[in-house]
Amino acid sequence: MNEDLLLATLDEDQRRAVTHGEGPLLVLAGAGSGKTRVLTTRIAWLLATGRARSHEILAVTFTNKAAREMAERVEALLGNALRGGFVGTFHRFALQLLRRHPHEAGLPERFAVYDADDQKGLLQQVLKSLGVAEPELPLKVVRARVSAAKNALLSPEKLASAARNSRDERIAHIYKAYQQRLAAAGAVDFDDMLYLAVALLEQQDALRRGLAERFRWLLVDEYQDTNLAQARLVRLLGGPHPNLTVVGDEDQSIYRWRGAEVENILRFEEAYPRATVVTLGRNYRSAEPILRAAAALIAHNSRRRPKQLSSQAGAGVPVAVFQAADENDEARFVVDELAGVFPGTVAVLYRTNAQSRPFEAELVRRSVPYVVVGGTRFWERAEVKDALAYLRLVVAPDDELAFRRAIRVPARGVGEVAMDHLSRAAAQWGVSLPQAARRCPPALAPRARIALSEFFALIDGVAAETTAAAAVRRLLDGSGLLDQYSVDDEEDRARRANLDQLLAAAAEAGERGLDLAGFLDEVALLSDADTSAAGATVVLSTLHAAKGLEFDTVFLVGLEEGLLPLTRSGDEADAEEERRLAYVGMTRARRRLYLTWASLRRLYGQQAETRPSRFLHELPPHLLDDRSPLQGRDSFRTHLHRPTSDAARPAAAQAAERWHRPAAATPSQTVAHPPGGAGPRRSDPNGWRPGMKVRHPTFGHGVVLQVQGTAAQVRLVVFFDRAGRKVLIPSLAKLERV
DNA sequence: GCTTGCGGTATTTTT
DNA sequence: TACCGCAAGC
Repeated sequence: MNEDLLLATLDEDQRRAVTHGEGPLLVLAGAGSGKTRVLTTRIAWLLATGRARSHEILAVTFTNKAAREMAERVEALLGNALRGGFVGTFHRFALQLLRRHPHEAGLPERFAVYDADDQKGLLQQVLKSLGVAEPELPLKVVRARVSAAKNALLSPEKLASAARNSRDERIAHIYKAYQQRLAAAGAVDFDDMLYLAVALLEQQDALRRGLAERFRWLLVDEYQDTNLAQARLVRLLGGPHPNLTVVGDEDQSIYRWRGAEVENILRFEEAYPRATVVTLGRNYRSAEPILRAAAALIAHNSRRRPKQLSSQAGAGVPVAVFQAADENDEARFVVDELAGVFPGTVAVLYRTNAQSRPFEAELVRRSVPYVVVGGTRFWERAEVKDALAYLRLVVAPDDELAFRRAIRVPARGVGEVAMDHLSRAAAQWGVSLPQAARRCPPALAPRARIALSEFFALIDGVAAETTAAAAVRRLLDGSGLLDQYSVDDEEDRARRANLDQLLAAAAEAGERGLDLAGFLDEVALLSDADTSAAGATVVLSTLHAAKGLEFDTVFLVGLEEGLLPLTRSGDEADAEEERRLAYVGMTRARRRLYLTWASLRRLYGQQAETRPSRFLHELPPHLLDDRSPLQGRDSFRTHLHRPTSDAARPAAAQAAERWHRPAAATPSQTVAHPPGGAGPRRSDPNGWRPGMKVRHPTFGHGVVLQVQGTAAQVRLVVFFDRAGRKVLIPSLAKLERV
């Protein structure tokens, strides 16, 4: 595509960002301002104008989904794929780097990757072996602290020297022991990937320079969510004056609790003094009242750059506010309203997962199909993880955790006693636990010895297979993993089906040229990135999971003090993050936005009276349409607003609080539909279309919600009456049309 | 090694 | 209220 054509449909700000030349560039991209468009067009523009060659492009995102979308859109613009460049997540980049240079990074050739569960499991063992009694140092706290340390690039030693009290010292001590255990198992956890990649580049200057010369153009998406390690990685790759484009919006930073540093984007110009800054000021998503209300809300935050977004999406209707009696009443109202709003995409967004229940109950009662985003993910299901443990042991022969898990299921008579023998033997011989098990120490009971030799015969058999799919099939046939589950029980059938899905996924990975090790790496990094069902039907989602999505109609529910904003001990920074969360929720809406709260809410079994969220009070009333039945008497405006600390709040916020009552009567409630139907309703050359009814041998009857990918790689998101949402590959799953 | 019952706990979770 | 993790008992 030529240059003019590329730029033709961009607005002025977008064009400035896209056509920036060399040197650092910060693109402040407000909600709905065409962020991804700018990023992808910029890559295409750099290539089309000959400024960059494709192998010089390094584009990083946070999710696989975002990476895939970026790659696809660049490909669409260019007419061919980006060859030799890198488009992927931070973690994928880091892992790739470590895989290419394991020894320089101090890792064994075939190191394993531990996910969050493994990390917890190993830490648990460390706590036990150090004799740490739970109450003072619960696993969760330790895990969070260790993770935070790595994200902040602190080694165990550095953490120890920064310790302020004995508790900190003990955490540093546990951290150190944990790292030793990881090393012994030949494994890295998620946080290590970034940490070790940074360490690698800091120590190997020749390698760093080589990468810097190769990847001359760096682009980073969602920069507001980067942590210290990620920012450092970017810095190492680019140096002080890089051709670096970062795109982000501090108002949408919602991962502080995971180490994200808003300061990275707020102080970008300090880190890169000659940076150019472009602000994308036009919002193409939300109708005017929605955008104005959201802007008024976020103006109450102080740690941000003041900005103005103008709506390009039309006038629309006011934001509806509804006070429900309790959470069931809230659900009833929402489902009533959304029934009248079809067609068009609808989302119900809430702060905590627990809030989905009443909505699910009501949707089921009224037979409205819906999808819950999140829930137990495919790759986190016990049966899938059991099978993966075997496969991991095939690829990484020292992986202790994988061995412990695999040997346990199905039960084969190797229990606690045998494991104690094995641990001792491993220590004595100076080998890993699985290696010790392979040698079958003579102290073991005969039953355990037989079990172990059969177990390793299976592992070796699986290892001898040449493709990932063959390996998985061999495993399923030889391990008895399938036989644990009955054919009558509904749950068990779902488990069997999930193992079939694993086989399908391995086959599909094989088609893309991945071997077993490659498949496992992908799985480790993937964790369900494919299954967002945006654009399908009614979506129930947490605010976090809704980021980056958009819907014609959004119900933001549970706007109560303590719930949104959610408070625990809550410092001011937390309060600002809660406000950003509400902001993200509101700006997901295209045409209609509803804000609801319940004056009584059952929480932890106790029904308690609530107060409306301060966020409701922060919205200009003339943009709102109060639909509450008790209007005027008990509506949120009559509730005494008790601001936490007015003096500490920015002037803009206080100004915005001086609201005046709306003069006009309530506008009519006509619902606007986007022209030509809504959403990414893709069909597929093989004839799969959303809405199609299908039957699956295990899951029964269902409806196709979404068609992803094309031709041979089609995946269908199907909602089954009994089994809920599943992602299937139709060429492998035995799907029938009905 | 598997089941049962008790008590403690209760966000958000891109990889 | 509901679930999870753990310990005791089969």
